[in-house]
Amino acid sequence: MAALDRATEAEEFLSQPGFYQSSVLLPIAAHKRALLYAITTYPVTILIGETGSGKTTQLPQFLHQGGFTSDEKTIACTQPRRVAATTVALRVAEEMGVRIGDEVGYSIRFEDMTGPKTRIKYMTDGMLLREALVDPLLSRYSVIMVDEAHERSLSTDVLLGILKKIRKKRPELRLVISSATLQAEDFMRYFTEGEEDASKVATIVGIEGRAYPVDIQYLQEPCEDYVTRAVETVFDIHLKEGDGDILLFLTGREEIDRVVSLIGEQSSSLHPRSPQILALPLYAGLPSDQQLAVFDPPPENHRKVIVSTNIAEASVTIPGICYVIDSGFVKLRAYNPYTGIESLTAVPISKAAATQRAGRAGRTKPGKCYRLYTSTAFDSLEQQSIPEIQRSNLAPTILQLKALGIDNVARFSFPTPPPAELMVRALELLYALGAVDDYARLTRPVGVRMAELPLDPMLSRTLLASVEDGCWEQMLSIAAMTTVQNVFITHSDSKKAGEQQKRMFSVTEGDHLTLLNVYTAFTTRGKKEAKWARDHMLNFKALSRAVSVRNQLFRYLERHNPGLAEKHCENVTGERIRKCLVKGYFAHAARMQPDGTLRIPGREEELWVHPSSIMFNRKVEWVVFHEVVEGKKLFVRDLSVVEKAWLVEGGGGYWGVKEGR
DNA sequence: GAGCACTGC
Repeated sequence: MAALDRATEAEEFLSQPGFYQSSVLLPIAAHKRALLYAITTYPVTILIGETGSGKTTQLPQFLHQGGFTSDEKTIACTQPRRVAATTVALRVAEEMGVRIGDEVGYSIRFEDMTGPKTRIKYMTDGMLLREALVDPLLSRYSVIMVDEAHERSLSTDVLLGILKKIRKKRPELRLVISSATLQAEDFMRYFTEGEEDASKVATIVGIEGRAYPVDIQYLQEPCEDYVTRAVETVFDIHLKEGDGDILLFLTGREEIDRVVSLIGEQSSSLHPRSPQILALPLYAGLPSDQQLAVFDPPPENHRKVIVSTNIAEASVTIPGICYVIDSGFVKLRAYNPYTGIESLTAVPISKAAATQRAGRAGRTKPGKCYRLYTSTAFDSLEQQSIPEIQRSNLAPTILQLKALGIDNVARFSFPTPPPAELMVRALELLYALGAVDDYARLTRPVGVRMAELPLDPMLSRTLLASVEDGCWEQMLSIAAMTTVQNVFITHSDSKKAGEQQKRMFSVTEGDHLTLLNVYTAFTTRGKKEAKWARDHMLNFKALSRAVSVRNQLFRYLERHNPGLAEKHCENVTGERIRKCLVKGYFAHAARMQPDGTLRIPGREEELWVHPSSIMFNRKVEWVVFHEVVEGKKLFVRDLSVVEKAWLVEGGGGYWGVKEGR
């Protein structure tokens, strides 16, 4: 997604009128003294920096000039997304006239562009959390700016909690929390709760942005079907409004593809000499060449309509948008702690998201936003959507907190505490995996090493077991392949060819061994080449990512197993690998019923083998699976055949308890 | 014979 990478915050500044004359003209410049004063005086500064204020690029430079980097100290600025961390760093290095990796650097997974001279460091918030494992007080940083904190991503929330704790032990540390207006007071309360004199701890500073006004239009009456209404609105704008491209927000691929073709069909009725419409889809699962198409200028006499998921809400900025059409819906992940089942459902957006979407129309000139719902419906929307930490599987988070030295996770100060059921469920699983003991303390070495691995705990456990079981070479490949998505290309036009190619690699014992075959074939016969991948209907980018992930995982294993590289696994059978899988995935064991559906012991839910699985339409007895996804039915993905005896042996107490219920 | 919002280590 190289071209998408370009279109981030750094690019937004490039498009600001007057930016190139001098960054002195950015709104933040007028607040330089006030900001430095606030940050010097208060341990915590909540910064309300509107879009286009220049906070992300300028504030770290002010702090650098203001003496916060003397004594070899560094300023950190964290971002929820990798692309933002890299592009902003490149932009700032250019502004300061230094090479990236010298005074200004960035650090994201697989890419560390920092050096001994680095004083301003942009990084993902997940990366800073990793650093805290090694340096619990983050002592090399004088200032930590948490950007986009209002997005409330899982890792941002955990980071805020950790920083709140660190601050008590490091009074000289300065925190800057960058927030949207609505959440500023919440962050203020969060950082000052329990303080004797709150007025001395934190302050709020606001900086105006540089955005043009956006005129908001609502429906008079609610509409039955926002898809058809969206298409009508596109044509209304096209025929009645002035120049400018349209951005339409829908929930997912299916809707988007439908709308793109509807617009295509209906645009044939436009007068051949009048301006035409070019509709383009945009979602993360799209091949990158098609994603890039949204940045191309439209052909002569055409208006561009980009039909997008919420990827265009914050991750991707497309220049030239003057009209936004907002369906009012988004797909969000939900997690049921009782069943352990994840689902993806379309839900109404929050007011904050609606505002963010509308703002996409006012980047280059005054714009218009058409909301496909009534103003009454808008009033009834939640202020913000539920933070991720309240709707996720918390096993990885709790393991991480324990590794950071937070023994009592129930008393940890989260910005928003997760529901107790989520915590209980996560602790149960971690206990069964042997990561925590009877007192919920992290075990050594298993728990500690599991926390080091950047994997789901079940997979971490499996990988650690594979070293003892003599199949780590194979399990590394399997682990890497299950973490990257979309390995098999299944476009509608080439579906059959894809299925056929997949069958070439298939193994009757299940999807894990099939994935191993694909990985091995790609790295040996395929020589890691794009052409080979294409010929076999495999996603080259996904496979290349699997190679990087595998390399990284190998280094983690090697750290505690010196000379591992020489200890090749010999005579590895599929059975040895599947037995090893059971050691991490026993909680995801299921038995096939005579009708072909699956049941987890002790549970009622009827599970179905996903049709993408090698195991689809096959009769077996016991399986372990990687995950459950909810569609029209509950589907399990990535399965392997196992034997009951292995479950009893490898699953320890957990499985026995489940069966006994 | 079904379908994948978006991130991240």
